[in-house]
Amino acid sequence: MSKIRTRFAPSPTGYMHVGNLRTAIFEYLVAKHNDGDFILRIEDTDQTRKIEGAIDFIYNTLKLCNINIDEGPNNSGEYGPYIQSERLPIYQKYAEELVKMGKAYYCFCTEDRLEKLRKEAEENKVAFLYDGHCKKLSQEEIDERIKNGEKYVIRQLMPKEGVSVYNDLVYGEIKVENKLLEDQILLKSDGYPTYNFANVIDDHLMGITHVIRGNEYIMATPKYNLLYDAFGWEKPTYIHVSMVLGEDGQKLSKRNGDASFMDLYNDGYIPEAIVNYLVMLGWSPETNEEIFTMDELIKIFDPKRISKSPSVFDIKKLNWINAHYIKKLSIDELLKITVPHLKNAYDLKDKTDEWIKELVSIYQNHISYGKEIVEVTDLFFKNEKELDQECKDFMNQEGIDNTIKVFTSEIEKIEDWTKENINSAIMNTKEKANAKGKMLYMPIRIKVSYQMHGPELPDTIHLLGKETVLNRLQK
RNA sequence: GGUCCGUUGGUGAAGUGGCUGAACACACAUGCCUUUCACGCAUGCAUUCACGAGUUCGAAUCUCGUACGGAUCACCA
Repeated sequence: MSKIRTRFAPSPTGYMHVGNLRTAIFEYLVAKHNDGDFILRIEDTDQTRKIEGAIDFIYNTLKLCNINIDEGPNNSGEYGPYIQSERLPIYQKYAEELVKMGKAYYCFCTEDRLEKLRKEAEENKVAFLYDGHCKKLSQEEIDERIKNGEKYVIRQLMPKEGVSVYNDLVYGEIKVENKLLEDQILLKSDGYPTYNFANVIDDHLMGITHVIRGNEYIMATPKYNLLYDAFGWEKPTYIHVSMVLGEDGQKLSKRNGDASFMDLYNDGYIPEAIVNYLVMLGWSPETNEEIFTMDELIKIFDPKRISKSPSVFDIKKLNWINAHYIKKLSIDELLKITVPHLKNAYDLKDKTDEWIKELVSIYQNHISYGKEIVEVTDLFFKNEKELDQECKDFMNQEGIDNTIKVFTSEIEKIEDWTKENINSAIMNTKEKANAKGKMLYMPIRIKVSYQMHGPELPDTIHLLGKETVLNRLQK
């Protein structure tokens, strides 16, 4: 059996939303599970959409995600080039060959004529299909018109009868009537191939065994199979995957939120966590576990368990998984995803590196993504904050004032500002104010941090500094 | 409009005819801290698998129909 090969074939838009990334992950996993190769191919046949630097962007993104590209534009293998715009002669050659075999034909129809047909179709409420107008042109006429410099495209000749059937690994048997298949354009008038054509040629030439892609291609696949058949090539295994939807149940787009990997990454989400979450979206393992490393995923991934129905991207679940990964971060890694956000939000000039380090580390178990450090630490940077109702109610209880008073004097007594001494101050307050448990800690916590929840009290107080703490206690 | 695909709780989902009087996780709700700490623990949350009919001793699981949602019908990919 030949080696399993899968490919990720994005167009170079300089943007990768999570749906695309998930497809890439699935492709990678299928390849690596079978000890195969993962190929990156750039589909840039639409010259109007090219973006500078997009290839490096894709490499960077995949690298961050721990996805190794075995062959691609920046690390060529024996199947190159890996950029479609550099493969033009190949497509032309195969297109011509198809014409010679009688499976494709030249078409000189103008945009105007096509436009007119399209309008007619719309008026009659029927699907537009090219009418095969140029199908019966004589060789002489074709030569003549080409010689005259007329623009032309090459169209695939579709059978008008019968049914095409193929088997998809996740959707099962898909049947499409041949008469619904359009004589689609293979080669555009600018000499570039269409996606529909380049895709098939490249997948075959690059030895791709498993084609994994969004299910918007389910209906077009019979056309591709016809092409494989025409050339006598072996068809790949098809794995169509459903869409990833936004919270509103609509297709993910730049518009609806943080749909892009880079947005997430820049907000302090960890690539491993993103990958982990994305794999669990529309796929599930046989067990109940849900935290996996890439290596574990490679071991257990089975594309047959990909779900057919679309799934909603749920940032809350991502938060939970990401928090899990954050807890395991080293302090340096943690600083990397949090400090930039702190610097951005607050003035850190008079804070030492040591202080920042301590701040970030006591919040390690309290944040679910890097940027969240900002909102959660605002008590260290703002000296006023409105208490919520729960806090206010709590502070109205009897005996609270006395506890605060006692604690204040205990704090004043501290000469050496250490966590141990702060803790002793709390303990002394416990005895002297005869307050314990919640009645002991909560008043202090609320007074000092304006909220009922947070990291260990001595840690918080230590970081705040004696002066600030006293200020807040006496307010 | 034609065709194709989908439909299990707010979300991700398990489930392929009886062991499901529907797992697990997120979210949510409630309760639990006498060194606090909601990073924890406990409990609750679908009388039921879009709906209707059929097959069967028995259906979320098979069949048909309806509804809803999505995809597709470009010299875009």
